[in-house]
Amino acid sequence: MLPRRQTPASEAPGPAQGCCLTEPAALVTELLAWYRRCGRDLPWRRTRDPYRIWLSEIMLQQTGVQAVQDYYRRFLERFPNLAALAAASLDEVLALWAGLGYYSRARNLHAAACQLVAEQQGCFPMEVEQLMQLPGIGRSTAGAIRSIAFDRPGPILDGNVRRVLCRLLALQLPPRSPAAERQLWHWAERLTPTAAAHDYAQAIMDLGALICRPRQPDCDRCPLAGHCHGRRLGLQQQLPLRSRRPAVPLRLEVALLIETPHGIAVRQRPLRGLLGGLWEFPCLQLAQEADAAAAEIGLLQQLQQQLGLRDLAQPLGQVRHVYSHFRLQLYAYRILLGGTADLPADWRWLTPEQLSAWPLHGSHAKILPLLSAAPGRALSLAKEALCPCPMSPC
DNA sequence: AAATCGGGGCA
DNA sequence: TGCCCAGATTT
Repeated sequence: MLPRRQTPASEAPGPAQGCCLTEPAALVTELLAWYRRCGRDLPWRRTRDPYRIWLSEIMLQQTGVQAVQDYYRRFLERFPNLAALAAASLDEVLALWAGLGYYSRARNLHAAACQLVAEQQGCFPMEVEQLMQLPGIGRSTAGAIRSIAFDRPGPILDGNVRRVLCRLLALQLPPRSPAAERQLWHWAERLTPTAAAHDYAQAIMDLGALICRPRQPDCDRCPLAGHCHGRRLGLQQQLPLRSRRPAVPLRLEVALLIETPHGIAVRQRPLRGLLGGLWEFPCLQLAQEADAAAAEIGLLQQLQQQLGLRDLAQPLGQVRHVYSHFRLQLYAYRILLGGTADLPADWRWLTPEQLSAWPLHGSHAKILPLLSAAPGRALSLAKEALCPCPMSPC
């Protein structure tokens, strides 16, 4: 066993690596005092139920507090506890997640619930390492659950903490670089107190959300202003360092609304990958950037040929949608059929009314208003012509 | 280490 | 428009 070496002077943090926090205990005390005066009252703070804490943490991954609240309420209404979630079908879970984004979260949530019921008698583990064994729970979320649900110290490094620490330390490194990551986790652990872990976790995140905001940090009201090297150096507006993101490519797609007396055809996407498990109209996309006008007709013809539909398709309009790593331009068409078409058996035929409550993904949901605005059959679909059991083929 | 994975809010 | 959000997983 080698003797534990001390950090040589050459590895001591230089200016780019950030400054040290010399009084972490005092810093935490002042932060906690501020939190008890100014902390937010949020739905998931009115419980210590690990199930509810867990659900909130997963929903809040890369998703704002505002967007989460309604989903959180609806989800708990339907699945009030772990057993209810584990007993549900993935389809039902996805339906409650539709519109929230990052659908692997819903799949992992359901899988983790089943795993806990099957292997842990439905009890959440308290240790970070065991929490991280569950799908969808990484290092930061594990720390958050341990802190908030169990009031035991669990370090967190989410977007809020990352920003707060970059400024406190005056860390002049790309915040996602390995060097920065090491520093940030080091201080995240160092600052997490043994006592008051629950309050500290909420406090550091509230500080990031209310005071140490992405833009216009409110240093005048910051309880940690006296500890902040970023502010001392006048760098609080510049930190954390921003990295230029490459321009996202444009993707072209054509969707076809096939209308029969039974309704409009939709299909489910594969469970893995983009928008996994959500539903959509039959569509075809160009893999790469291309000339929009020329590609539109080509894609439509290709799609109709694949489906064996030779009737004339009418344009419904176009939709734009932005994803994290590409933009989508979507051309919507409709085809009116008198009878049924010979299409895959796992497709379903839904009325416009049913579609509005169906887990369509975002870009295709944007087509529905175009349909309402267009003249023709869809909205005047005769009720008596409808299949009494639209979920199954008639 | 880099790419993948959504959608909404904001200046 | 570009950036941000209570990040994790896959390659």
